Amino acid sequence: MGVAATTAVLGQTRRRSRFDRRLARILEHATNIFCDKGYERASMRDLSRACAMSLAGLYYYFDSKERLLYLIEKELFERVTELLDQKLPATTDPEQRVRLFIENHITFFLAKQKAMKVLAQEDDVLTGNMGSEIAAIKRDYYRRCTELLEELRCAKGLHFKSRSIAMALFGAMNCLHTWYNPKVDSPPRLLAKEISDIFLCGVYAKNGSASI
Amino acid sequence: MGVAATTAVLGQTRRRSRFDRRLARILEHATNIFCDKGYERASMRDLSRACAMSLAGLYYYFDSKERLLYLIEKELFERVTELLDQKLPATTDPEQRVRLFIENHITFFLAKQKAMKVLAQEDDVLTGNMGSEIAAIKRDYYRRCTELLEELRCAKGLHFKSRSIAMALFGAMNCLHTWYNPKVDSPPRLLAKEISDIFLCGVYAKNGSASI
Amino acid sequence: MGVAATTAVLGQTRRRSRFDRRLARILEHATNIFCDKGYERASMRDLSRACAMSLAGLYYYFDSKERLLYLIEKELFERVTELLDQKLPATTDPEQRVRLFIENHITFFLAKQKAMKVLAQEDDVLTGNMGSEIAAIKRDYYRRCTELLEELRCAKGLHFKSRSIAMALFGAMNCLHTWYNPKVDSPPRLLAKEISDIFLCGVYAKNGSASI
Amino acid sequence: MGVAATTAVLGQTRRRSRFDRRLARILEHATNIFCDKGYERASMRDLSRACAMSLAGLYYYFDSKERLLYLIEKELFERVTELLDQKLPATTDPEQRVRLFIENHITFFLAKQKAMKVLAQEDDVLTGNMGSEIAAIKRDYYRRCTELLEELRCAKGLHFKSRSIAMALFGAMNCLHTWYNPKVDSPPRLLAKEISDIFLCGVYAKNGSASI
DNA sequence: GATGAATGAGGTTTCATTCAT
DNA sequence: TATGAATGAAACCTCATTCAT
Repeated sequence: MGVAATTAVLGQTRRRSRFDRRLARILEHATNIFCDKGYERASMRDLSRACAMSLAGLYYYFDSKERLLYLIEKELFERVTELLDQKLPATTDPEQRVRLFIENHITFFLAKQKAMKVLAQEDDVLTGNMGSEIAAIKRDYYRRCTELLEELRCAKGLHFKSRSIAMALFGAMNCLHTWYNPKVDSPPRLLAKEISDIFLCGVYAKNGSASI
Repeated sequence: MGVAATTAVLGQTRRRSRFDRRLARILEHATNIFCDKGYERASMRDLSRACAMSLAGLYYYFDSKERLLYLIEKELFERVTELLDQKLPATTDPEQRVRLFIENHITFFLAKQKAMKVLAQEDDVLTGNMGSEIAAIKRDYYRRCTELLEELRCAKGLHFKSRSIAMALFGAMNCLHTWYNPKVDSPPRLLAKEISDIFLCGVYAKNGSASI
Repeated sequence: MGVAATTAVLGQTRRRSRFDRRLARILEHATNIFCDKGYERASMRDLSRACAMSLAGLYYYFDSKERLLYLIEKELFERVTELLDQKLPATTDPEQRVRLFIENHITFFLAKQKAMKVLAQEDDVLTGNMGSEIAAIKRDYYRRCTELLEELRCAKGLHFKSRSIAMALFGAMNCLHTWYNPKVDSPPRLLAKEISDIFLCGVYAKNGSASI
Repeated sequence: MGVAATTAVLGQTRRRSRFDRRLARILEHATNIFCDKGYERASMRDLSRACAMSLAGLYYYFDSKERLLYLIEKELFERVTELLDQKLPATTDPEQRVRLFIENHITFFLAKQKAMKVLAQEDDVLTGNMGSEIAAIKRDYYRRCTELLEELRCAKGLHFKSRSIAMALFGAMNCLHTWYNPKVDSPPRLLAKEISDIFLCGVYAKNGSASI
């Protein structure tokens, strides 16, 4: 953490929240810059300009460039998971639950298209503890999708490899950022439905014959 | 281009081919390194070590790191297109042609998983002429897929947005490199069939209702 | 000097002494840190952490890192000189006076082994006025030792160069901090006697022949 | 090691020795600068100026500033040990061997007064492998002195703690750099004799009574 | 064809210090 | 008295690239 963490004794909400608000603003700028130029090509000076702050001033809020990426990625997964946890209990129908996962993922990441790109493109850059922590979070998130598919498969007695379907599905969803254009493409919720339809119909239709 | 361009012009076949063989070897090493560390994090010294060659020596074969990436990407698309052009005339059935495209893409890139990753991850780094040239090549390649889908749609009177399907399909295919493991997953040709099935069945099954 | 100098002038004893007590505590922490990490490698943040105080807060008590070192060194010499002045009048025997000097030096600095190390290792860092003031103080202190040796030489009609002996003696004494270990080595007073014996016996024994 | 180490395949004496000569020159400049300003205060830019070379150019010859210090310290000990090994076999008389050690140490380090100061002042800065390697070398060198004193003690049946004498002796010798002035003080060989006399006479004279 | 040696530009990070509050 | 927040300067180091040989 940045310098401030060391002196952050008090629970003075005002102060603490000012720090958090500032940090959040920095993370937003960082997300934009990492998205536009890529993590490595983005320099801390770029960020300092975007934040209208001195280079040294930035480091009051975090330790290192690497941790910026870590914070961005971690928060993203925390938020999308949180939303998922709110929505998922609403239904017990396996198909609806899969559709819910897809919709949650697509609407969340399309709302944060830039962050999505950062996440997709800067996959291996985090190393050490931060790297393995993010990797674990990602794995968990993917596993949840696989499990929902597995539920569906069991419930309907279908034949397919949940892992493969999940991977193809994530491939399709996570690459949206490379081509999605709100002006010509369907709005997020509809797009989510369309993709769900393709995958679910595909899965149902070929049932009994080959298995993926 | 490097110094050698002069000799290349002379048409001295012997020289030219030795040059080409050496360059090809360098491009292979570069592909591995770019894949493992990412384009920006990979240094020319890493490459010189891998090639057991001096830094200055490398520059005889190309004139900038950026061009290395350009050459890698360009050759990849040239090869995959070449193969496609050989196979596609074999059939006129629209569905078979789509399946052929998918199989060609997946088997080619799974055989060159590292190159695939480079292509997927270093999307925006090329700038200027090289950047736009590669972008044009990519666009053409994508358009071919879209056109094949369009052929199918017309032939069968289906309702779907070819562009969206193509994009989802490319997403699914291009992310294979992040999870594909030859030891646990289906071999390339079978995997291609499975993915084709999902998408085509999906498209057929939902026809008439919603369209993607 | 820090802001507090203004209040100090007012002669407000209460304030002044609280200020002094706080400053003394800071100097102790600074001594430890300078000893452990070296003056340059020790950061003001290290000190702020040790003092459980904010960085800005520290600067109320002094106006620069350099002055911290100055204050440490100055106080050290003031104290050791003060003690010497108390003890020295007790005897007029030249040999006893030399022994007294040695004992005073060794017991004082072994009691403050960390300060001793700071003094020995950060010799040239002070510049400007503070630098020359400390240099003068050191020179005076060294001169006193030389003068005591000179007294001895004259009184006993010996032949040796007091300056050289003094320097060798200080070398031996000031490097104690690098190896002295209270658990295995003689206690300070005995160690002082042993070193005195070596130097004095050495000086007596070789008298008449060569001179140092 | 510097960049060059990686490509240094060949035993081409001409090339290799040019590299070595350049590196040696850099180490000399570094020694002067580290001596004058201290290791931490000396910047690589200072060194680049002294060497009339670009900053990046310097790094062709070594890895890091830390390794510069390591190389300086290591070479110093290697040289002084080498010289000692040449001289020591010349005599078997224990006293002469101790005198030889002292003379070798003093003449060597007084000839390289600046290096001596670097060695004395930058004691703890090396960390990790380099740090422990140098520490081991130093310990060995000190142990040799202690062993020579021990030989003397046994041969003459004297009573003193070799370790303490060695430490006081090194203290006296290693601080020479702080005051030795070739214009007013005895030349190195004579100074060595004088210091030897003091310590040996001191040791002989007080034998039977107290022991150090 | 190939290399040893060199460089300018730029990277991230740390530092002592300040100032409004 | 004390602090949170900020800063300019400078640190070490790496990079892609070049050029005489």
